[in-house]
Amino acid sequence: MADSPPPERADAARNREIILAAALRLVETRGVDCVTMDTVASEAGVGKGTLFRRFESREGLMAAVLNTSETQWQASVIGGPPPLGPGAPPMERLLAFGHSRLRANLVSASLIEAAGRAGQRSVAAMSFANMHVRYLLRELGVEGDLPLLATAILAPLELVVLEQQVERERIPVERLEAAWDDLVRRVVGH
Amino acid sequence: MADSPPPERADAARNREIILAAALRLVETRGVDCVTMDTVASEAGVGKGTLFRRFESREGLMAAVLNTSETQWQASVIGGPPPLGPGAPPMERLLAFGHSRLRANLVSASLIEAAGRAGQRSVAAMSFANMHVRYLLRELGVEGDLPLLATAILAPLELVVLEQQVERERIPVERLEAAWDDLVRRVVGH
DNA sequence: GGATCAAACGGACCGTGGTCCGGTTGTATT
DNA sequence: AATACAACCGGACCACGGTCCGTTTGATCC
Repeated sequence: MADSPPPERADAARNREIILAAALRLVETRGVDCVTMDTVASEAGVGKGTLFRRFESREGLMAAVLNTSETQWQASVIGGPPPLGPGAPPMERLLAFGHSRLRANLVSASLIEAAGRAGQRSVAAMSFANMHVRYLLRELGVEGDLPLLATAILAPLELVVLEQQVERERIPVERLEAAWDDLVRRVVGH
Repeated sequence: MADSPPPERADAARNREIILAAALRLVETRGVDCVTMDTVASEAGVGKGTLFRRFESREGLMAAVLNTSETQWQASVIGGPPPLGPGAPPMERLLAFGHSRLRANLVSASLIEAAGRAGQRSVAAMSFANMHVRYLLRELGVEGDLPLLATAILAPLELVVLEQQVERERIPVERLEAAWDDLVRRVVGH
């Protein structure tokens, strides 16, 4: 491993928090796509350059905002009450997981969209889900290319796919859930 | 049905062709994300406003460019040689379809990305694929919510998913194909 | 062939994401 | 505590997507 990166300076860390808080506040009140970088900068009382140094891009900032709720969700998967959390049989957990992920994606749709590539790829947000599904599949005795099988199961829950179905084709969420359950049962093999 | 929309004026139609040709030329030579709207406008010898009136947005223009190759692909699915085209048994056709779609998505990745929402949703590009898969599934005697099952099968071929796997995780295309075949067999039930 | 009117045209203009660089502030060293 | 250096700060600046509106052009009807 290379030497660890130099620690963040105190003022820098403080500004990160300030900016993040300001961004979150603005997103909640005005809605994601009314939040410009200039707005965030002035709301946080810093220069625009600071925003971009800390968060790389608008997408990066949005990803950081998204990350807070995402972390919360992950916590409830790892340690929350069953059937989402541990304690329930694997199949029940898997189904609960899918439903929860589906709802979560729809709820923070606009934020995910604004986060773009930075949202899904980095921070291993998708990687966590994949790992969890892989674990449950193994638990269920499924054989094969587990990483890719997990990806295949997760793919229909991706926002791009969901939006097409919910917004364009007006399919109710319950039907999406039912169809996903069906998919999972077929893949697992009952 | 409402009265049909007024026909396009001659100069408008001519300009659409000119613009589309210019855009295609520029995309091929310089690469998608070096193509600005101003560039296309001056290359086509028209004003910027004309571009936006014809194609709504940059995404719309890119979608139109993409549409040409997409149409070609659809033709080879409907009427090309087997196993992609008609003549082969349904399962073979389905697998060939998946592989072909996967490759096609990767080939025009940047264009699809540039087309954004306009690319996948409109023009029923995705709708065509869904319809075709639905047809093949029915042919294979699969029962259940066919439209959603088709979507679920198609989802892992979506560009967002593929890019994560190919670029981020360095998974070779052959393995993706094999995994997709596996998925399909599980869903169909051999 | 004019007259008429809707539709298409084009380029000046604006907002926003993103960069850059001179000045400032925090941190390590003696 | 003073010095030195790196990291941080901020706002002027740029490029690009998108809009607007006065002008031109092509279809239609007499």
